[in-house]
Amino acid sequence: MKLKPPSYLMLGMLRLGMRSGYAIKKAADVSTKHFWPTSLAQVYPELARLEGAGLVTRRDDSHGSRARSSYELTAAGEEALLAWLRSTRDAPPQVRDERLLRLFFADALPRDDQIQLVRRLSESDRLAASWIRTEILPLAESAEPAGTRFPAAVARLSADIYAYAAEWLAAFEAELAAGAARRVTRSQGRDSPRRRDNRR
Amino acid sequence: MKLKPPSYLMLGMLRLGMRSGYAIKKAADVSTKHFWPTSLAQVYPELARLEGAGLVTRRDDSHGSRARSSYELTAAGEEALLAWLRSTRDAPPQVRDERLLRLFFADALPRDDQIQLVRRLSESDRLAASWIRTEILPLAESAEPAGTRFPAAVARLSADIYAYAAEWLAAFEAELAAGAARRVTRSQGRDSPRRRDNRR
DNA sequence: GGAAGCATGTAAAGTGTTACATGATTTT
DNA sequence: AAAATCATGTAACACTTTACATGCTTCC
Repeated sequence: MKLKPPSYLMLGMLRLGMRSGYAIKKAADVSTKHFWPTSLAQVYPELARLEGAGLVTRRDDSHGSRARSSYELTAAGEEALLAWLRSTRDAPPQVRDERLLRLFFADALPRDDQIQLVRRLSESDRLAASWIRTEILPLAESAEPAGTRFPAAVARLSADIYAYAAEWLAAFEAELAAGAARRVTRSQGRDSPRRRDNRR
Repeated sequence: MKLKPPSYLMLGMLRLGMRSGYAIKKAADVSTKHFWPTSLAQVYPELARLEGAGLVTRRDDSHGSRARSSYELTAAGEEALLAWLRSTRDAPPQVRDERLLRLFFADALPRDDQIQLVRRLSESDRLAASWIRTEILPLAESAEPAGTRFPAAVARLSADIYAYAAEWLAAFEAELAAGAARRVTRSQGRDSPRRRDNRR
């Protein structure tokens, strides 16, 4: 059986103390969502697969007529997780960002719209940064088990990257605005030869 | 007909002067790949769809027995592109990064392996940054048509973000190493209460 | 009593990639 | 002459998401 990143997400979450598929999904939504989104329709079949492979064990934990399965890592499961954590080959990160695509083609827009677009991107990144800092970091920092530091580190890294991008874009916006202003004040002057517009 | 981001990728690339499906794919591989990967199996059907919707026109441009279709934006196509560029609602960026997932669960590793993992991530980000700077930025800067600045700006932003992440991770690595060193020098000291085993 | 959350699962639809198939042209 | 690149397209496969279906428990 071939284990893929979603499999390791399950194993890792179980190791962090999540016991039901539902709990895994809930935890993933407030922790790994930004770099590895997951849906419930993936969680349940994957847990079943892992049970079949002997990497997790299932125990019935129903309360009355309310069904619940409680999962636990087996020794083989923990080993598989550790082996993956130590492995050096990983698929290159996949990003699909419609906003960057828009920015890429922004030359088609008039200057004013370009500036607004860049401002929107900057603001959305700033928002993402503060959202991670206020909504996700605190949860990661107070997470069980105590002594777990990497979930918080990843949250901090993500937030800092978003904040950095927001600043970068704000500077770029200022540059665009300055160029537009210069353009207005100088518009009657001579055109400097082969001046590159895209100087940072 | 509903237009999705891949549709706008086609429209935008056509506007930048690409004429064949093959050319679009080639251009995308050295420019938009990092934030919007595309495969040929998407390009051809999508161009056909756009032609059906009247947003592009196809002209036969075969050389001898070698088939080639040449596409061009229609007025409606250009309008659709501009409308999308101005639109303010976009899907949140999707990231799937196995390396971050690994980092997230790194508490399960002994300290030395944690440090190595973080170092690998830092190096891979530094590599990504320099790859974009040397392989992609120059192409974007010299790209037709002259006056096009945003492709280069996006490349710079991406490279700078990777470089920032690389530095962040290098600092984190140093912190982990310092913690490990402190631990060694202090290892005979008192044991703090409730210390978890996975601190290592 | 109603709303929100807990909990599990399946089916269908959508989206995207890899591999296949084909053949011409250009470069080495 | 062989290899690489140009060029187009399809079919099969893989992966995910959305929507559906169901019903309990806890909080307001």
